[in-house]
Amino acid sequence: MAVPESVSIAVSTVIFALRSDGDDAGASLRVPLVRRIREPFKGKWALPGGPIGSRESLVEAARRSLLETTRLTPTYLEQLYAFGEADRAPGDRVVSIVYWALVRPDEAERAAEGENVRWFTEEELPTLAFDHNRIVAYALRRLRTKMEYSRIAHAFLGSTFTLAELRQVHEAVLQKQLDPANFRRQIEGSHTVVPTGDVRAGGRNRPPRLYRYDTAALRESDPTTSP
Amino acid sequence: MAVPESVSIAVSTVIFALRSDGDDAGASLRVPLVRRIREPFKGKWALPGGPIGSRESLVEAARRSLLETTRLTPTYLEQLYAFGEADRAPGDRVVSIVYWALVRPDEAERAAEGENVRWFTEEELPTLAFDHNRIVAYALRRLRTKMEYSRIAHAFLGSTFTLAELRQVHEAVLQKQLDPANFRRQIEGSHTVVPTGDVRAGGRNRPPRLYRYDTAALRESDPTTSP
DNA sequence: TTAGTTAGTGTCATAGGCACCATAACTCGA
DNA sequence: TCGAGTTATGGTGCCTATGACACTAACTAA
Repeated sequence: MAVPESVSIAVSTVIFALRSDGDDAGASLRVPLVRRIREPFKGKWALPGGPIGSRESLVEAARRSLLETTRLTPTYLEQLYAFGEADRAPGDRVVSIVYWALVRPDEAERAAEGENVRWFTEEELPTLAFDHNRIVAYALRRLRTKMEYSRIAHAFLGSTFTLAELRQVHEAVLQKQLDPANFRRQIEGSHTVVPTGDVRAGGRNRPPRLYRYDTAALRESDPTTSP
Repeated sequence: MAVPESVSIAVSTVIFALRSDGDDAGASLRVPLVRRIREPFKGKWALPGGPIGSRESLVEAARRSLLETTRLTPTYLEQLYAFGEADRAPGDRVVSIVYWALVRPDEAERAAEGENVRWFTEEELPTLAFDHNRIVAYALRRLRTKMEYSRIAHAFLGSTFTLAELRQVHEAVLQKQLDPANFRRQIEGSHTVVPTGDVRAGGRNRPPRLYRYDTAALRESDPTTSP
């Protein structure tokens, strides 16, 4: 068998955040991309990432490269898939371990729009470098699937939130309206959330109760978090 | 930033097959392991696998290394997870892309038990090389989870099968009894299976109908098989 | 004080899952 | 040839989750 030529390993991350649109109540799902500053695909938009260091684990590499390229420190980070087609990068052979992440809106501010960072909605996405369009599409599928059976929506929010805010997260991600009453029952029935006792005052309507996630109910599918 | 030392990439696979126990109706889930012939962990049991070639994709590497080490060609093969802790292999740095696979019992015969290959049940598993115990445990979780919401059980069977056989696969994997009547309704309702019109004669009871999987209903979560 | 708006509760109809009972179709031994 | 035994397959009813929707509560603003 031929001696394997050097195969390099990189880590990339598909980051999701909700940013309120200019208009009224809607918030939309956005993905930050960075502009490539070298060949191949110089000038194209691409997922943030980079090579892994020799002393760090894959997750650590993902966190570090995110911090370096976008200043973001996600509240949720999970492995998505390893992409390793032989011809996915022109020139050398790269295997990409791709993660996906959720960040809160206030956190997202740290990755300011600029010449080299931009937040795209699903519809706005241009043609990206490498096979990154396919990767983003897959991450979106995973996000939507997981949102339906798992309770990860809180990762888009602060430590306390109203059920209406939580519902709006679901609506923005799943792109459909949800019945407030039924949504409330579902969430309360899942016992993943507990009322803080406080309400959010200052609005112009009946003040909604605030909730906090029950940290004991957090479960990860990441094998590193369970035997 | 430090120049990354060489990080090598390997592919491993957790293979599952059902082998009928010596006694009556029971079949049990088994995983084939190979004995390591070099350091580190020389003499220990480990998952089959090997390094990736420079011209092959990750799946291709998984298939090739399986063929070389166990002679098996699985009917189902899907990526499980990429493991890349810095200290998971003593000495050099290895990132393992792990796959999981299902094989039919007749196929499984090709990986004959011997000095260097052995089929273990979940309970029999010894302490394996590297972090392979953790990997097998995770693959088992994934198999069981996926068996409940997806229709992959047929990958353990031949091209035609009775619903009782299919149910026994589920029972062996999930380790619980299932009601035959309800199981039948579930499967028939899923429209993933069609009767061939034949029955399996020769038994000592009422002859069961034979079914075949509706190939059009096959769906993969592997992103390479869908946009 | 009232209109307007959002928060939160109650009710009902429907669908799907599951436990369990009933019937069908076969083999085999007496 | 006639049950007895066994598996295949079908039927029934309960329970729970879900979704549609009406209703009450609590606030602001004018």
